[in-house]
Amino acid sequence: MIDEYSDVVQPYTAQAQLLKLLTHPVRLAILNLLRDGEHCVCHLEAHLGLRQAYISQQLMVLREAGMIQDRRDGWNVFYHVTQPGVFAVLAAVRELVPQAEPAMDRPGGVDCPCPKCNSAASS
Amino acid sequence: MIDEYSDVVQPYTAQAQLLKLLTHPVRLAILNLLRDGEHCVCHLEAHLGLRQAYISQQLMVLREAGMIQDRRDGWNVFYHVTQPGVFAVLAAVRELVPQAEPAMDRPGGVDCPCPKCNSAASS
DNA sequence: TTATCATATTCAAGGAATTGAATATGATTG
DNA sequence: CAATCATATTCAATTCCTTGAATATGATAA
Repeated sequence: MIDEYSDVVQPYTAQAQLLKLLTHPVRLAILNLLRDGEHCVCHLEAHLGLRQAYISQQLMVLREAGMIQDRRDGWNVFYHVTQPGVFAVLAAVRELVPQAEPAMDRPGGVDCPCPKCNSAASS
Repeated sequence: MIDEYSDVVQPYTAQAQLLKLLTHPVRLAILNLLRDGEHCVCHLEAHLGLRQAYISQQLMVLREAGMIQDRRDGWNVFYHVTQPGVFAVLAAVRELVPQAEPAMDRPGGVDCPCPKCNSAASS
């Protein structure tokens, strides 16, 4: 991206930066998992079916951009979205893109080891 | 981007593709100029202060993705947005990103040669 | 049919994003 | 403090995006 646009274009660079966070299927899936509140990394790992290190890489992108925050609790690190306005963007995108509803769980069921999933009844 | 994700992530690839159209300041500026209806390329050129060929490149990206359509009228080619749902996305992004209001015109005023600007009174 | 107008395309170089592999960190338990 | 747990980071290779430069196209008017 160019460093200096005209005054008409310049104000959109910040929007473009923000949107770049969302142009990745895994980051979209993560943010949508965080719609119902915070989740630990192992929860995301179990539900997305991806390597832990890879998920951490994507979490790092979102974290360094200030879109999510982490909170440590014992062994686990829980992430939550700090800019809830992003959910409005995601909702508008869902309206726009015809798609099969994303599966909330992996086929065959998810065996999530996280404390949240193993204390009360939850996803 | 990977070709095969898990069933949980896969449905988001289409959304991510759509969003990639929006991760460019010039394309965002173009789409916002098209919020009030169709405009010819020379109009965009005058208002964005960018080379014509460069604007055409960005129009090509949006056109090939089916986000805009062109209509020829004599010398001019007019573009309009074919998926108005994108404006809801743009609105949600505006809510989310603190920014100075984009200038509607370039400083010093715009000298737009397009027929639309030179027939009646308009921007 | 040639000149001119508005717009489109192609190409190539540089830069940025993606992702696998390997490994590091830092809290917790024994 | 050593082992183990969940999570984070670094690095490098590949792929994808951006953008300037040059040029092509296709409609119109003389």
